[in-house]
Amino acid sequence: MGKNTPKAIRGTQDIFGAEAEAFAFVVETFERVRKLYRFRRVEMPVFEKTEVFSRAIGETTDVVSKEMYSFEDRGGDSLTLRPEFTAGIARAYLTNGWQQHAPLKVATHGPLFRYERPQKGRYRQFHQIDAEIIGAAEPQADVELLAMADQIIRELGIVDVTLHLNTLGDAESRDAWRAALVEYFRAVKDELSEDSQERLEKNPLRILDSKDPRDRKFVADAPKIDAFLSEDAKAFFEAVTSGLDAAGVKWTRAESLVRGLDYYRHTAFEFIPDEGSEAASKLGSQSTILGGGRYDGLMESLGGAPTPAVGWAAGIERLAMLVGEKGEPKADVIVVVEDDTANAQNHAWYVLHVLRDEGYVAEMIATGSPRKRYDKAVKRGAGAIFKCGYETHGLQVEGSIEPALFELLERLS
RNA sequence: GCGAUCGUAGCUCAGUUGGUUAGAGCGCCGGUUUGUGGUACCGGAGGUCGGGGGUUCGAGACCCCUCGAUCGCCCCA
Repeated sequence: MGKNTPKAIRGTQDIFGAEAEAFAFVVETFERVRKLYRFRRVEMPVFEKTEVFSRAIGETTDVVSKEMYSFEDRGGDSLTLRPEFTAGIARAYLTNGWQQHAPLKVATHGPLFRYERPQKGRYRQFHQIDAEIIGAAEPQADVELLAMADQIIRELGIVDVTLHLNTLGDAESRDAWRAALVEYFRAVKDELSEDSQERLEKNPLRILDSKDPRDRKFVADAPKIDAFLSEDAKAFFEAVTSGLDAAGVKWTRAESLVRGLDYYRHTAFEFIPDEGSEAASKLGSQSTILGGGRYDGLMESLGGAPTPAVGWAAGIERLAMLVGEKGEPKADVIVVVEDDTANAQNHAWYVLHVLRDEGYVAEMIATGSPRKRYDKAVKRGAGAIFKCGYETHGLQVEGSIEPALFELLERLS
C-alpha cells in the first residue's frame, strides 16, 4: 500500500469472502422468515433530521450528544446518520399516514451509525435486521415478534442462545420500581462502584446490569419489579409468557434486564449466548445478539398520538459470527482456455454463454501460463472442467454432476 | 473519554542479550518436469521493518511522541 492511499474510516469494515457469505446468509434468512410472518418490507432513509433521534431517544444520556453522527446540510438543518431504525420508522408512521395500516408489521435491514470506540462485534458503521409492530397494544404482538426472532435464530443454526425476558410494567409500575431502586441503592451508595454512584443520579436502572462485583452483591437483593406491577401489567406479562410457552419459544426470566430509555414499557428482552458456550466466546463482551421491547411512549415524543408498539433489532455482524463458515459455492463448470488462439477463446465464450443461460454457475480461466490454467481450475474446484483448445474441446468431470449438465457439456465438446 | 496488547513482503509469520547486503511458507508471475493433467523442481517480482524523533560506532529490535489495529472499561438507542 502506498502511503498516499486513503485508509478506511475507523470502525468501518470491508466485508469479503466467507464473512460476506455469512452476512448474506443472515440477511437472506431474515428476509425469508419475515415473509412467513407477513412482516412487510420497508426501506428507510439512512439519515433524518437530528430531532427525529434526539426527541425519540431523549436528551438525557450522552448517547445523543456524543455518539451520533450529526452534521449540518447546506440549508443549515442538523441531520444525523441513523443510529437505530425505530425512530425513523416511527417518524414515517406519523408522516405517511401509516396509521391506516395499523396494526402494522414491518421489517427492514441496513447500515446504522454510532460514534463509538470499535471493539469485537461493535463498529461505527454496523448493520442490523429489524422488525416492528406498530399500533398493537396487545401482548399477542409481543409473542409473535418474539416467535419470529426465535425462528430466525434457529434457522440460522445458532445454538446455546437464550431469550432473556423481563417486564418493566406500565408507566406507574415502572416509576414506583425506579423510586424503590434509588432508595435501596442510595442507602449503600458509598459501597457501590464509582460508575454506579454516578448511575444512581443519571440512570439508576443500569446499576442492575453492572459488571462490577462491588455492585453485583447488592443487585441480588435489590427491589424486584414484580412487587410493583399493577394488575394490568401483571396480566400483560403473563399473557406474553404463556403465549411464548404455547408457541414453543424457550425463555428465561431476567429480573435485572432493563432499558435505559423512558419510553419503554412492559416487555423487554434480549437473546444472549449461554455462559461458557462457544457462542459466548465468539462474541466477547458484546454478547447480546438481538434485543428489543415495547415502546408505547415513543410516538408521543415525536408529536404523534399515543401509539403502542413493540420491536427488536439484531446485529448482522454478530449473528454472522455465529452462523459458522459459509464457504463461497463452487462453480458448476470452469471453462479452461488452453491456448491463446482466437478459436479457443471464442469457443469458451460460446460455452459460457450457453451454460449461464441454462442457469449454471460458470467461470473462465484464460490468463497466465497456458500450461498452468488447468491446474488452477483444479485447485479452484468445480463440478466439471471444460477445456477449449485450438482444435479440440474436452470435458473433465470431478465427482458427480447432474445428467442434464453432463449431456449439455458433451454436446458442447 | 480511559486501559492493555500489538504494528516486519499481497496473506500468515520468523528475525536469537542491539552486530555485516532483511528471511520462510502460502499467493502471484515465468520456466523445466509430467503429458490428460490436482505433483515436483528452478527462477522472478514484491519490504524506506506503520510514521517521526532520540540513545548508540551500529536499531526491525531500546526510549519518547504520533498514527493505526485488536481486545476490554464507560456507554449501549
